[in-house]
Amino acid sequence: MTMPVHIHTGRLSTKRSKYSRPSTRTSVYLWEFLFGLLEDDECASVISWTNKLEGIFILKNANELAKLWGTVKNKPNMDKYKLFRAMRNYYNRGILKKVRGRKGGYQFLSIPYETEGCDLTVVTSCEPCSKPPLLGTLDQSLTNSNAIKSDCSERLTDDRERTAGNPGTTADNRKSTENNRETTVDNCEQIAEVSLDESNGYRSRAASSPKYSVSSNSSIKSLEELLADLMNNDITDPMETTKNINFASNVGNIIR
DNA sequence: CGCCGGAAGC
DNA sequence: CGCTTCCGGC
Repeated sequence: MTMPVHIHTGRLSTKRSKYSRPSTRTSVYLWEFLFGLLEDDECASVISWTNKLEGIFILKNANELAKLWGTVKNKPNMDKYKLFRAMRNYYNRGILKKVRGRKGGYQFLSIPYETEGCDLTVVTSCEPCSKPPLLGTLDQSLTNSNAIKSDCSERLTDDRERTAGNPGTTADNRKSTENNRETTVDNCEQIAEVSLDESNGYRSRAASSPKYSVSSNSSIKSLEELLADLMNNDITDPMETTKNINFASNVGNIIR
């Protein structure tokens, strides 16, 4: 099955705002990877939202996830413990937090949304027998040999879920973390698309169209739009819109 | 076992 | 720089 994974990210930039070169990235960030898989129903046995509007998700099959991550990053020794460690690195950057008491539960607090740099499309294609990862700048494609073949998606026995309302849903939970950083709000959008192609005979969607996101450079997006872009969902329910805004209140942050 | 964060390496 | 690797600790 083809597993088109849309990853919507901010544009890239280097951390130094002023003299940044057009940062050319060579691989996908972990948060993009996670986000992309979360947006893909095909990956629901591995990782899925439990509360998408608040960015809460759960790792259902960490071993498989780690294996995939290792493939994407070309780290054959990747395992779930290292993956967890990598995710923990996001805590102090305000990107992720643990949903405590919930096994495998994490929450996206913000997305590193950056202002500078150039458009970049990250194309990941997990095709069974393809070449080593090609890392380029634009239209880069990472190729893997392994894809997700897990079916051992254990149904988790929860969903009676969070009792207390989620704290910090107001606009000021974007506590500027201790380390100072460039807090610029970005207006640009960039879409990285990742296609994970699971098995033979399926064509990677990304292969057909080397589209890169023509980012709407100069348009100022509302937080809702931003989040809609990020989450690739429609905002219909007014209540959900509220939640969107809550989650989105973090989105404009540039972490670091 | 799950999860944490320091430290060093790449 | 963004992890990756290893580890002691809870």
